[in-house]
Amino acid sequence: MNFKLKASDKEKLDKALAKKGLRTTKQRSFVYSVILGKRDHPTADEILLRVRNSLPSISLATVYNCLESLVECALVRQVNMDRSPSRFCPNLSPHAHFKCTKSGKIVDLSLKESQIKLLKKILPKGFVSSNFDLTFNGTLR
Amino acid sequence: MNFKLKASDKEKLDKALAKKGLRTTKQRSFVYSVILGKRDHPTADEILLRVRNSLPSISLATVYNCLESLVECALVRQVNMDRSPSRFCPNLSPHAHFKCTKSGKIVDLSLKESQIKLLKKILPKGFVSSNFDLTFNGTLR
DNA sequence: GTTATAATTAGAATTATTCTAATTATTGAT
DNA sequence: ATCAATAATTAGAATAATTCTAATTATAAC
Repeated sequence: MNFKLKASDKEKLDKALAKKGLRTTKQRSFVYSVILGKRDHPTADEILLRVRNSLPSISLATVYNCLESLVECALVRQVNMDRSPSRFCPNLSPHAHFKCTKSGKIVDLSLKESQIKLLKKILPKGFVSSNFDLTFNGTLR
Repeated sequence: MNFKLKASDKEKLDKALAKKGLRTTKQRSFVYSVILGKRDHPTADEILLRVRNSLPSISLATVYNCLESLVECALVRQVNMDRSPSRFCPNLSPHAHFKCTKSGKIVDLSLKESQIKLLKKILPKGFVSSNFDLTFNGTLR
């Protein structure tokens, strides 16, 4: 069925979906492959356009549904900045984001284990955090 | 004109607005006083309700306009979490946010100068950041 | 193969926010 | 104080991202 997914990615997808009792469908596979295929931070609209190259009849609602499933399965990370449309990225390792206020460009800033420890230290006793979002706004020299 | 603003807050408001060439109006004053008056993180809707106690005829559009001015003057901070409605708070000192996924409660976590320095160290050379947002999601024990 | 369940689809509905155009208020110059 | 110029407020329409609804299609389990 002409997936552009590598065998290892397909397996990862199948496993993660199955774990949540969800099915592997061609829509989910293509959405996932599109997100893996380019190291940027596309919005749902952009993902729709890219998937339509392979699957012209897919609808925006389905893209949103697929993204929800993929995020739920922790295969994809949803990135929200200010009130702009959500963006999606395949980078699952802990990282911060940098948004250039001039170009709009978004860059991943990977975090070392030691830096994550320092972030966790910000939490007072009694605060248990499962995840965090760290976004810098600024400019690139 | 029955402002609930303390003299010092009123002065601060006047100065900050004037600096940007904006006028002090009763709507802006009441919106500011409502935000100062309660240490939480109200949405524009909630602010509308609170201001209407004093100023029954104020419109939602005006609340949005006032908030925009106050944020522009750095009198109020706009807090965006995920894709939920923007919230506004008078805490101008650098701080992170903690959102309890059970209660929805939002707590300010003040940051020490040393912690801010550590955050800035996450930025590679060439990345110049004017501000950052740090939000933890989790639960309160 | 049939039935039950899940996923997709188109389009309507929702929600937060912004925009538009008209009205009202404020300022500055006379 | 009066008047013109500008700014702010207002109601309601418009927008944009996302979610919901109801019908259709696909898949899995027996």
